[in-house]
Amino acid sequence: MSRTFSIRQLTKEMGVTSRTLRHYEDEGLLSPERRGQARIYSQRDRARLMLILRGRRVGFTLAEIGEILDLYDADESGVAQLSHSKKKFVERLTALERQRVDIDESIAELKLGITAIENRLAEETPPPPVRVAGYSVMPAGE
Amino acid sequence: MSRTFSIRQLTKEMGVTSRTLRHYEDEGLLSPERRGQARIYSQRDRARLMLILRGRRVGFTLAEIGEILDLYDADESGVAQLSHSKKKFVERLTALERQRVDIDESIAELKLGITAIENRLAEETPPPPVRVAGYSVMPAGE
DNA sequence: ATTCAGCTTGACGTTCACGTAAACGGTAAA
DNA sequence: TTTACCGTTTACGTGAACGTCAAGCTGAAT
Repeated sequence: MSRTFSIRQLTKEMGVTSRTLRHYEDEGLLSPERRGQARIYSQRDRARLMLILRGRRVGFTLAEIGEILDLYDADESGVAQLSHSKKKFVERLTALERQRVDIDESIAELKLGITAIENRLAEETPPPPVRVAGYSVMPAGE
Repeated sequence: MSRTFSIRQLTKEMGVTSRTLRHYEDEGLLSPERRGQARIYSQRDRARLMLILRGRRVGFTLAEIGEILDLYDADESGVAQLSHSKKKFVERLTALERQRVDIDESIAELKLGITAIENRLAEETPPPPVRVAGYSVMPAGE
């Protein structure tokens, strides 16, 4: 008997608000069962949520994420649908690969910026530590 | 005498609208010169714009991009400002590195999805082409 | 002088992804 | 029973990043 999750559990584990989960449900990205009125999330729901959040972090819109999730579900589709799905996937893929380049470039540049700052900080660092009997002694803060 | 650019040139080259450029100006990310009323962009403006667009592609908000641009400009700052800047840079850096992981995972998963689709397409491909006198002949669509 | 293309400044509109407040239901402990 | 939580729906609000008019200036060509 597979585990289930309350909305609170999921929000705490994933770091989102309940509003967010309901919003994803409104958008058709999640569809938890109901016990009475309350939502009860399955492991599958949880897995989908993780995909959603990752998709969000890499900049997909909820609509795009929805498409992708649908594609994974669409096991019952004809050749036309399938190759349309493939096209969508490939689109996302190339977009992501471009983004990967952007990220790497940004990372490189930020690193340059950081070492530049470090150098300027090093310059401006006035009295060097004094060595006394083998110990490094910082000058007293005035 | 360094080159300059009209707003149209820049929009065409960068694939953005003039509205977008003006918006970036409103937000303090760009500040082109004026010849009379018209904006005239320098190479520096162009370079900044490229940074802005890349920042946008990797998911930074305009405010964050503004901070970063400011940091690059801030050559006239004390130690306090500098180490604050460094902190900001490092924050962005770790965020980007996390995002890089997300991207790689997403790419891997999309690739899986694609090959899965390809397999299903391969299965469903029914009558193989018939060879007639050296020509490949597809079966007639009913 | 007029027309036109290209630029300008407002300023209201739109989409996305939720935030937030109001009002109410279920249950379990005090 | 009252209090305390946790959950629900409904619905208006918000911030970011522009889009989309409307109305007007401006220099070059006809």
